[in-house]
This record gives sequence, C-alpha cells and structure tokens, in this order.
Amino acid sequence: MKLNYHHLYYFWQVAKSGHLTRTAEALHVSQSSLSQQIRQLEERLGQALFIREGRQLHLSEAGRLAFDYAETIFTQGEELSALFAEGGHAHREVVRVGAVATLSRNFQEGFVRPLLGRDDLDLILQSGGMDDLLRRLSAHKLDVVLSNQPVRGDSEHPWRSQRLARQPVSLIASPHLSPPPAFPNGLSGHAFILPGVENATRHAFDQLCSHYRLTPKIAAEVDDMAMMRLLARDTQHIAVMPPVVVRDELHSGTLKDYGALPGVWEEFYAITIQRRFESPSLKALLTRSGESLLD
Amino acid sequence: MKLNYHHLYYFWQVAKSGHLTRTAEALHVSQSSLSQQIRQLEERLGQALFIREGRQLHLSEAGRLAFDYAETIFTQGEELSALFAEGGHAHREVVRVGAVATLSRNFQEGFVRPLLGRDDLDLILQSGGMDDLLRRLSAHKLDVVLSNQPVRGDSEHPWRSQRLARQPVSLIASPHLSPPPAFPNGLSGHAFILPGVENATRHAFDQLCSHYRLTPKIAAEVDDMAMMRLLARDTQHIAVMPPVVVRDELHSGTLKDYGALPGVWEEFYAITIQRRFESPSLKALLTRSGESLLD
DNA sequence: AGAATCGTTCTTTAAAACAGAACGATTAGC
DNA sequence: GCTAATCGTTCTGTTTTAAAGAACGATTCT
Repeated sequence: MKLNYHHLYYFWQVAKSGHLTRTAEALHVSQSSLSQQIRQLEERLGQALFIREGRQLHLSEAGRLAFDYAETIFTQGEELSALFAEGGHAHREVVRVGAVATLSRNFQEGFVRPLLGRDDLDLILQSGGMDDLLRRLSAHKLDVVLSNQPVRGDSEHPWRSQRLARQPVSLIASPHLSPPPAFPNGLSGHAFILPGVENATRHAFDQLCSHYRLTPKIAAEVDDMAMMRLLARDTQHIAVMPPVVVRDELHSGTLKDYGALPGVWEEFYAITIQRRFESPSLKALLTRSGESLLD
Repeated sequence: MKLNYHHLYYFWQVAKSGHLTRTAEALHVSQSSLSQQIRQLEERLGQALFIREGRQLHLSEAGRLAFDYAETIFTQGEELSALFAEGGHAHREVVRVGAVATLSRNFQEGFVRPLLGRDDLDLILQSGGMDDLLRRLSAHKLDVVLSNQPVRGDSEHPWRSQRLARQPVSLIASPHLSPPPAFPNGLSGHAFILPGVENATRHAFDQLCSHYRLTPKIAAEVDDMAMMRLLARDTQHIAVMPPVVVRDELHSGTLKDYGALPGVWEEFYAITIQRRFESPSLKALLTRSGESLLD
C-alpha cells in the first residue's frame, strides 16, 4: 500500500498553520474533506499525527517526524513547479561538474573542453571538498564529480568510479641543483615539497620511500597543485608532481624533470551515480580516451 | 493549479525503468492509465518530459530536470514510509542537538543535562563544522545547533540565533609567572595561547589589543578548548579563555586567574529554525536562564 | 511479410475526493 | 454562568478522477 502524497500534502499544510479551518479556506476545500484525508493518512501510517486537545490540533511525536519529511518533499516539489512555471521556454541542457579543489586545473579544463564551444548547453563547474561534492552528487545537484581517488559505493550511495586517465609523477626542481637528485639513491641533502597526506599520490610516494627505506626531508606539504607549482619555481626544493602541471616551466628551462617515480601515478576519476538516462553530453565526456584529457 | 504528486510518482517510476509496459505491470496498473497520467503531468508542466522515438521513451531535458526532483522527493517519501512501517510501536520523542566541535564540552553537557535523566526520549548529540551543522539544521536532521557565535538568517534560511549564556574571559597561566601578567600593562615578556581567528572571542581580544595598541606575542592558536586547557597547564604561556574551563586547576592552584578581560565574553548561542510546533522538551531547554548552563 | 511488441487514444466502469448538513465539544463574550 | 460562536469530526450523497479494456497505429524482430 503506497503512501498517498495528496494526503501528506494536506497534512503538511495543516501542520504548518496549526488550524484546520483556515487551511481549508486557503486551499479552497471543505474542512470535512481535509479532516477525512488526514485521518486516512494516520490510518495508513498506523499512528496519530495530531493530538486532539479540545478543539485544537497539536503535532504528536510521530507527526513531528512526518512533518520534517513532508517539509523537504514539498519544498522540492514547489521548487520544481516554480522552475517550470517561470518559463514556458524549453529547458536547456545542463551539465554540472564538481571537482575536488586540489585537482589539476589543466585536467578539469581538458575534461570539459568539448562542452565549452557549445552554446546549446549550460556548463556549471563547482569546486569543493570531497564530502561536500559527494553529498551534492547524491542529491542530484551534480552530474559528475572529478577526483584523484576512487570512491567505493554501497547500496545506499550507488556511486560508480571510473578512471579517466593517469599520468606519471616526477621529481621536479630547479635545473641548477647539485648534486642533481636521482631516485632512489641520490636524494640526500634535498628537501621535498609533497602533496598532503590525504592525497593518493602522497600515499604512493610514502610507500615507495618505505620500500627503499628512505626518510626524505619534507619542506612543505601542499594540497593545491597550482600552489605546488609556485613553490617548485621559487624554492630549491624538489616537488613531487606530474610534469604536466609545470609543462611551460619545463619547456622554458625554469624547471627540470629529474625522472618519473616508478609505479607512482596521479590518477583521475569520474564519479557518477548509476542512472537510466544519462545526459548524452556527459556520456560522451566519460567515454573518451584518457590521452586527450591531459594535453 | 497544484502539482499532482501522483502523476509525478508515475513519471518517476517510468523514468527509472525506461519502459512503460514493464512499469505498469510492476505497479499493477494498466499501461493506458500510466500513459494518460504522464501526459497530464506534461500538460500541467507545459513541456514534454519524454521524447517519443518510435515506440521508445527517452527523457527530454525538462524530463531530466523533473526526474532529479522526483528522485529526492520520493526517496524521502519512501524513507518516511519505511520509518512508520518498521514498527507499529509509538514513536519516541527525539531531540537532536548539533554542536560546533570547538565548543566547551562542559557547556554542551550543561545544555542537555535536563534530558539525560529522562528515559522517555532519545537524545542525539552530533559534533561538526558550522557549515555542516547548519545544512543539517535546514534539512531538519537537527533540532538545534549550539555555537559560540550567532548566525544571521535570511528568507531562504530562516535561522534564529538566541544567546543562551555568556561568561567572562580571563588571562589564565601558571601561578609562578614573574612578573605576574596584568592587563593592559604588564604583558611584555609573555606569550599567548589564543583561540583561532575564526573564533568570536579571538576577534574581541584582537580588538581590545588594537584599542590599547598592544601587539601580544602569540605562542599558539588553538581551536579546541580542551586542548587549550592542556597547553595552559603544560607551558609557561598565558591562555585567553573562560575560567570555567579550568575550574579544577584554578581550585587546586595548578593555574591562576590573572583577571578578566574587560568587555570580552565567551558567548553561547542556540540556533534553530522557526517552526510552528517545537518539541516541548527542546522548548524547555531554550527558555532556561543562562546560569545553570555554566556550572 | 507476418507476428509480436509497445505506446497512444477512446469509452466505460470503479474509486477517490469532495461538499453539505448534523453533531459534539470547547472557547469566548456578556 | 449562560449563550452564542467556533472548531473539528462524522455521515451521506454528489462530482471528479483514476483505472481498465478494447481498438488503433507504429515499430521492431524473425
């Protein structure tokens, strides 16, 4: 037996005002009709939603619970209704992309590039923390989340992680370092600029060091790739990062690539929720090969 | 003309599966009935939700939009339904309190103390960041948020901040300091342990220093009161904090109160959303006088 | 080409939502 | 303290809406 949303709506309206008669007038229905249908809802749920005291209505504990749900349900409904009411105009296609704030801007741009030229759709790009973005994804406020680590979904949060691309991670530093650093031997005397411990690349780096029994000196931990690029340029420390981030500096000779770290990759994932109808534009984005994303 | 949630529900079900006939069977209704009511929804919204290609149904852009809303609406509805279905048992009263993680534990305990003895209700206490807590409040997942600063509500977020209590803020340090610190003159040579810049008390302290043209040396910035208490005990620095936090140490002589800062208060606010029916227990909590909260 | 499948439309039938009157109980005015 | 007004509930008949069934057209599969 399904929940009757019509009944729930009446309940919500009455609960908001606290008065049955006034609500009936406002909704242009008779109070008897209201009263009956609220009673049907109570029978359906198996509990009283109102406590009748004299001729007043007070919310019961169960009613308070139901009211909270009704509030979110009908707030959403009214939002939807308003959205369609405002314009008889056809709705444009919208693609909403979330990206963890620390993700390479180059990569983000590469991902959405096919959409930039199109004027038949709106692109919305949002940065934020992983938790926040996943919440927005679950609430259908985002279509896809770009991250540098996969997420395991469960039955409650049916997230699906798909690796889009990966790129090597190198030791990047000033070209004038002496002695020139090399991995795994030839790191003594140098200090490192590393991604923060939250970062998957950092984890891989730490494991690699542990394997070779190295305890590198850490000069800085930086979560933002753009920030790391600046630090690499302006200090004499060694940055652990994908070369692509500092492509221009490598080309001009401002920085030098001292070699990729074996088995360490910066990875890029697209996290979506399984849906019957994906936006065709988004689907196209997700089925591209990885190379074009990293140019 | 109101949005028909019955129609929306059918649309949601069909959109989920992508097939009208199969959905009709699953819902135990005829396909003709489904087809008609979805059409009525489209007429109500003024736009096609499905694009009919041959004998297949594809979501239009408007349909994708509506589907997102429908998803949150009916997910909530099913949650509500399940909540009532699981137990015919009456619902116990629940009070859900959120507190910013840096708030004094003493105060939190004092606030909920009247509820602790009662076995006719469930108390849920959650810590978190301000943003997160306010979001949960708006989503009706919390009944009240405890904070040390007020929040300004707007039409979209009708938050209401109510000051529950306030207490003086003192200079707290080892009793053996020489020369003994005093405000405003007699601070030279000492370093401070202060709340972080986010904290309202810190802001008041900074303004006070600015007024007296003082530039105190900062030894540490700490957001957590429990942590600050430890640092005050184990260093020779001056902590800026409410004496109540270190009541035991002051009493035993481990720490000394060098005087309250004029006009600086640690304040406690309860943030709620305006509702017709507040939980009676919560209402009682909010109307108490402030003194009993700070014991 | 022919049969099966699928969604739409039209008509009839069943199930609701609804309004109105009668009722009982409580509150407010004098 | 009595009376009138107010409010929510219940019962009955009416109207509206949802549902089922058959006929239709169009597409897909073999």
